[in-house]
Amino acid sequence: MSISLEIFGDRWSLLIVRDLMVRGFRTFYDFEHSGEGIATNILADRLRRLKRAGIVETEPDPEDGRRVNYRLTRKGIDLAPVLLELLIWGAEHEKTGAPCEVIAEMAKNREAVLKETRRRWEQRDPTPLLPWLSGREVPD
Amino acid sequence: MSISLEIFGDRWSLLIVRDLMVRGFRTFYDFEHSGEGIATNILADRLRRLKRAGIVETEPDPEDGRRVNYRLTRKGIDLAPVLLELLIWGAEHEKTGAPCEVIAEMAKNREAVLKETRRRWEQRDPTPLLPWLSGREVPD
DNA sequence: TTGAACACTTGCAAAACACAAGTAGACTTT
DNA sequence: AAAGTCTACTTGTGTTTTGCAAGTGTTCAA
Repeated sequence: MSISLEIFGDRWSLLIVRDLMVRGFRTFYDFEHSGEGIATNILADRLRRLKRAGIVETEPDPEDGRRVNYRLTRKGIDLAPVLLELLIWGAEHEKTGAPCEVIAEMAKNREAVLKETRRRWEQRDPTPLLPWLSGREVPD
Repeated sequence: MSISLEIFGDRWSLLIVRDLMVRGFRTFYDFEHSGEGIATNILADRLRRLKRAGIVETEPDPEDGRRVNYRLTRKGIDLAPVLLELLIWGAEHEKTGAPCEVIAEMAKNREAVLKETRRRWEQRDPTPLLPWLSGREVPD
């Protein structure tokens, strides 16, 4: 577990994983303009580290040679349960900006949420997860 | 979730929570001499932050006035599912030093493990969790 | 009452981070 | 085909955070 924290022990890495997982982010541009405010040098560094850790992989966009597509690996998508529990915890104990009933719903259907998350990953379905649940904004 | 990461977005905070939760740590001294190598100024700072975040609370030791006992709050113990999932993920995807079969056992009995963890917290039972499962060392 | 245990704090160097700007290659427009 | 734009970065530069060593103050134990 301390090994895990050597990878995630910073403010951005897990957030990047979450954005790839549930918000449908794919490119450097997506992250840079998401409003989360990560500096581009840090972003580049974190993506590099996540790649080296085998959590993220890259492929050039077949339709636009300027773009690089980032994607979670199997190891990366396997973090879904961790993220989900953290989301549930945050909704319960912090003011999250996310509608609590939606999260409560997720907490009741953990397996269904995880299954859908994996399905999206397998099928490269980039649509954000939360609208599927609620038609609402992603939690902050 | 990004709010959660403002608390846990560093190398030590979650580790401290874990040590309180499953290793039976209670004092500053425990952390300082655990071999994890956290600097004392950082340790003091993290404990302070976790306290301010309502995850940890302190009480003077009734038997030894030098000691301060740190203890998880309800909010803190509610992080157990997050820690458990992270532990399972690490065992599956990283070389953890923890015996994998034990973790696999935990993965199969998540609810039982969480229940026992909560029980220990409620009853202030400081014995480490893993020996209960396996008679072995805590994962690194 | 001397020494050790415990929970810190302080000072300083090194590393990580944030911000602004710049670069390079790939598309798009004229 | 030249000029501008988009995307993915890198490169300074200053600030903040961290790590290390040492020190402080209180409490206990002999």
